[in-house]
Amino acid sequence: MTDTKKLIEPRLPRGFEDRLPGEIAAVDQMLATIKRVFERYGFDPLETPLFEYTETLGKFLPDTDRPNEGVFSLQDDDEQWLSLRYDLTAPLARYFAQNYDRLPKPFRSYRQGLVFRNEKPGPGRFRQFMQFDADTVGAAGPEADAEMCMMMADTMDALGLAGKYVVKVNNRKFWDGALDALGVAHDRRLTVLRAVDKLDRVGIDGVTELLGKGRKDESGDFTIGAELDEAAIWVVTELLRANDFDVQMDDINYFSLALAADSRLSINAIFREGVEELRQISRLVVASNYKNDRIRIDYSVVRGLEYYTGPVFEIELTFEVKNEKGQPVVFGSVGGGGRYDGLVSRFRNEPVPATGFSIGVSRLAQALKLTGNLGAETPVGPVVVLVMDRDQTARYQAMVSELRSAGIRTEMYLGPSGMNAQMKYANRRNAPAVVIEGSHEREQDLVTIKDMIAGAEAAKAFTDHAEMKAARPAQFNAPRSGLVEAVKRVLATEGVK
RNA sequence: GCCGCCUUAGCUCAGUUGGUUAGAGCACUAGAUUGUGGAUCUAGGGGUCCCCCGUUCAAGCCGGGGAGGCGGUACCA
Repeated sequence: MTDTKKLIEPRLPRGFEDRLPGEIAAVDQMLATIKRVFERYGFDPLETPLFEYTETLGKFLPDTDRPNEGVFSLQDDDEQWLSLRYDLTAPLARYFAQNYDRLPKPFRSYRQGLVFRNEKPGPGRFRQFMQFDADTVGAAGPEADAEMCMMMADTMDALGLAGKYVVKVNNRKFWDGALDALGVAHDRRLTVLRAVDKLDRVGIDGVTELLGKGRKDESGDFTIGAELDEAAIWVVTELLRANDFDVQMDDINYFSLALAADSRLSINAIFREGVEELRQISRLVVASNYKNDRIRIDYSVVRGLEYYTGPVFEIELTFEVKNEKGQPVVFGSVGGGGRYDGLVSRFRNEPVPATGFSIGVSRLAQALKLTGNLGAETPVGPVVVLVMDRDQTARYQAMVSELRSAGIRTEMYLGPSGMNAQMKYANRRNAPAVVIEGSHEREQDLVTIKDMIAGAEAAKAFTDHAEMKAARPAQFNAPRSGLVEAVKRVLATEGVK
């Protein structure tokens, strides 16, 4: 064996991450909380596969100006194209259409799972991540939309985020109607909506630039503007300035707002419809005692561009988080949704109204970890039975079996290492206790149990390593027959379940 | 897509004017210690100096090209 083997570098594709025990435990807990809230609202679980036919995922994606990007696709052996799902809504639309005849309508379902996007990852953005969605299909009224908003708010409260988030609500008809009334050409409207969406990032002045000639940011990248005329820019920015967060939502007089901005808006049917829907959602939400510190109207919310047809929602965290370097980070949206009346109509000839929202589980978990709302510490490991004498492994294995039968996570040390290494192993495993039976104990039919948590605590009192070793803190002898009971006692003292 | 920064051991980094077999600290594996976690000492494992081409007697170092990583921006279902 003189030739050197070509080694493969162990690495992950960018935008993908391993999930460690601490993360898994924390996210599982989050998921259970979200499920509880959704089920309380009457939603049922549904699971669809990771792959769908590419045509099923549909024309809402990829973006019209960048086709075939953003999705992981492969060809089946019958040459049909399959894609990994990039959200949980398109698969639901497929499922609903496929099982239309036997589903109750309206159909309420929630889904949780991984979705994939083939695009450049960034901080807090991955190519594989988890979403948690709820949707009501087949209900057209604003009641369904209002319910979504309230459920989002309740979910955030249940996750321990009361007072740290806000659900923002807008309506696509609001801007569609306003731009219609102002005579903005259809090919400019996307640009206008994108500009409006950037309000919290670039401010009202930045939006003004984007509505006009365009804007150059600090990185030197130039964003082409919408080239609106002065009057139209004034109306759009005036509407954005009219975001009034201090009054109860149903107190806002939308029509006087429209008249003040531009009288053309108040006679536009779509604009009026959008405003009326917002007002109805407001009334429903306020009647259920959700105040505007939890749910509020915000005209800068736009969401996806080719997807939503009515109300749109967004959950935003309102506190500042710090990254690993201690710098403040804007976390922004951790979820959102809206009404998408057109999605199911790809599969059926009749219109099917639908509304729903999606929580970015991975993103939300990351935000919670940074604020300490979510435990990031390594979970407690198993009890470790040390192998003091290699020819006695049958005895050690018997102890392990006894402890396991009593429901205690236990393992026997595997390998030829000395006791020192075994203790290091137990330490790294976060073991709450170790069981020691050497010849001394065996002669007297005893075992030694060491409480690793108390032991670590006690060791801090020593400055001298040799002294600490001699003291052997936090350990005691128990009769071999009382092994299980003794270990249970240690676990109970340390609060280990 | 566009802009910027970066790339030498698992991690953080040294590496002289271009000069033999590329180093340190930490981390890792073990021993010293019938049999005790963090200390100390000792030993050991670990490298395509991101890749390719060029200049040169000689390249980790100089020149050109490329790849990858990070950050911003654009897009975001």
